[in-house]
Amino acid sequence: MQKPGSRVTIRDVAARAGVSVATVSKVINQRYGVAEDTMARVQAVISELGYEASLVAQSLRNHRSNVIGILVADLEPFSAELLKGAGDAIRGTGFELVVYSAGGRTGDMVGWEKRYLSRLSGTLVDGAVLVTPTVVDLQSNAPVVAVDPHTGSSAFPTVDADNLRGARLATEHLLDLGHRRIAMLAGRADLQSAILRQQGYREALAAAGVPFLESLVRVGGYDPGLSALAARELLTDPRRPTAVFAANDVTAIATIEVALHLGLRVPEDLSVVGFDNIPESALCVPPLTTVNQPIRTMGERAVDMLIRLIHKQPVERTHLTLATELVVRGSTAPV
Amino acid sequence: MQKPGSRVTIRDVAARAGVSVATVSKVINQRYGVAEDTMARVQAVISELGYEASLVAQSLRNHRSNVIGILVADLEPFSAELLKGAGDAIRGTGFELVVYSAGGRTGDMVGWEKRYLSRLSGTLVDGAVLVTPTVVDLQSNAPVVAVDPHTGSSAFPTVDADNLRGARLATEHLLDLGHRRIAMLAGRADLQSAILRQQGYREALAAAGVPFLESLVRVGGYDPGLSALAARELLTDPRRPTAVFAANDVTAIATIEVALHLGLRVPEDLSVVGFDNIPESALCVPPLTTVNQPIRTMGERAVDMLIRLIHKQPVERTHLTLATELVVRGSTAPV
DNA sequence: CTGAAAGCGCTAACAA
DNA sequence: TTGTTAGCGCTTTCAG
Repeated sequence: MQKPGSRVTIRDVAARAGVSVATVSKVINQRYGVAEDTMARVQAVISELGYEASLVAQSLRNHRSNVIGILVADLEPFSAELLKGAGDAIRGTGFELVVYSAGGRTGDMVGWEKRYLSRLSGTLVDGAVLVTPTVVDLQSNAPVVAVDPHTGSSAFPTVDADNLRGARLATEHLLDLGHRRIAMLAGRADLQSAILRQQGYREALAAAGVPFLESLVRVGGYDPGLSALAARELLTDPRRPTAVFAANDVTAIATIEVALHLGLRVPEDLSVVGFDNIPESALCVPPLTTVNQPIRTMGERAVDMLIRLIHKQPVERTHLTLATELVVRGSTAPV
Repeated sequence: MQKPGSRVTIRDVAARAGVSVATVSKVINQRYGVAEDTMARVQAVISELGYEASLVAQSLRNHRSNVIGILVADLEPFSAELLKGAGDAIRGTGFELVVYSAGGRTGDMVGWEKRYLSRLSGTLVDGAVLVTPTVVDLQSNAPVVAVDPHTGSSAFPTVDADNLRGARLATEHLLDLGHRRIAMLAGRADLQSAILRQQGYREALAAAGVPFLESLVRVGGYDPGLSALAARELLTDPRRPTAVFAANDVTAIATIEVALHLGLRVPEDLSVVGFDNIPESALCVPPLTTVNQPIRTMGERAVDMLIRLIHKQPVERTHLTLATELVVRGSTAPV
């Protein structure tokens, strides 16, 4: 047996099988040039000892790990949903998946993507998906795909959703229902997606000839807490809006909560539209009318694209924008 | 410059700074015995080239990576919440966090924990947290902590919540409100937590002298889809229950949805209690009465414990069961 | 068909 | 103060 407390290495297997480490390696990697019975003997020892090759040693040696990294700032509904899509895409590809989370410390820790990418790419991961990265100028040796990046024109390939159109659809839906005082609970100013969602809102208002009122826009920063405060301001105003378009579902749900606390009925007294279509939006009561962003598909596409890049296969479009669509549920009604 | 396309290595830095790789290593690791100006020069080159040490090479060499692995079967609200707690616990410890997801393929891929653990422990990660593992007999060289394991008596340290007491509290709450026909939407039979939650339900009924009726128990398997079907069965029965205790929040929310679709008001016509207290349960309308399981804290404690084990510090209790408590919200009312 | 040797990027003795 | 050397676990020529 090997020294207790240390892992089983290829040498332990070699010693026990009475062969060289090179032979064991050949068996593991199914190389030709190994006798039938040697093969069988080594296989037996491998399962006896429960040996698995060290991912680290393999990738150091091979410069290829068959592992894809997903780098996220935090684990919230959006990124969790995206990860499910990434998991879907990875199946059957021979790649494995690791997630690195900056642990929500995006504030104090700007450039976490850069650091992680440097430490991992080329060795542990063959490529990485960056989710809502804050930095854009990182030059990486390994392929990188960004999902929902912070600026519009990213150097590397990106996957996002049609935020502009989605926001327009949401606002038009409210207009169609007869609403004219439509408030917007905006997202984070540093995010491309938030800017486009607000632009779509304005465009839809303009197209309908409804004046844009600065006083009906509040910043919720994609954050439920902030948004609850902002929503309270909006809804306690004597000239309160009859509808709210929230920049994402989490803040839309927070808005509904506030409305109910204030004694307003949703959708009778207030219509609310969200954005994202996270699972929580459907479970919510009333179910949230929202803009579907195919989050899971975005995760899938990002991983698909990354794998093509890793294999140096051509990628049809390097900036992929997926369609958004309105999902009408129970949180909106005619004015 | 180094060969384009390959990562910046310690040798590139050494060459450019005109020193040996050993000196660069000393600078990186803040070892003594490096002249002021040499240090400065090397530092300058490091930032110029944007060099970061390869995690893989470091951990292969050191047998210490300062990385903790969290192995999850899938990414759903429970594991996502747990990850947040793990992220909380990791901050300031000098450890980094990687998550390996089996991608929800727990069915076809029994023993994923074993494989991942073997490939990673001893090299890439210094220890791992296994979330709801399906295998119990894995012998690992590196420290392992299991969260909410599938069987009761796990060989390695565990963190879970007091499922028995939580279920009793939930059921007693319904009994106190005067309910007598209390249904149970049970979880997965292979999970220790599910078994205990059902046991708590039965104990509470027995203590109150309310007969246990097999017909009021349905298996929801912790799954919203299955649970919706089961809930429909229960609620369309002429002798339908006046209250439902669901084995977790996701299925409780599904139950509320079904009830509303059937024209039942919650809580006026039907009281519903969940389990877990995931964020969605508070956002839900009406807000869900549930049993708080300190998921985030469980993640924290598991990581804390793991770090102590890695440091070979004594661990006070190796089987930690955290307290559960009833959180009364709006989904329950007197019969 | 099998093994010895080199080397992936890095660190820790030990020499110089 | 610095560089040389060995080796972590593995794969891959290249001899035997």
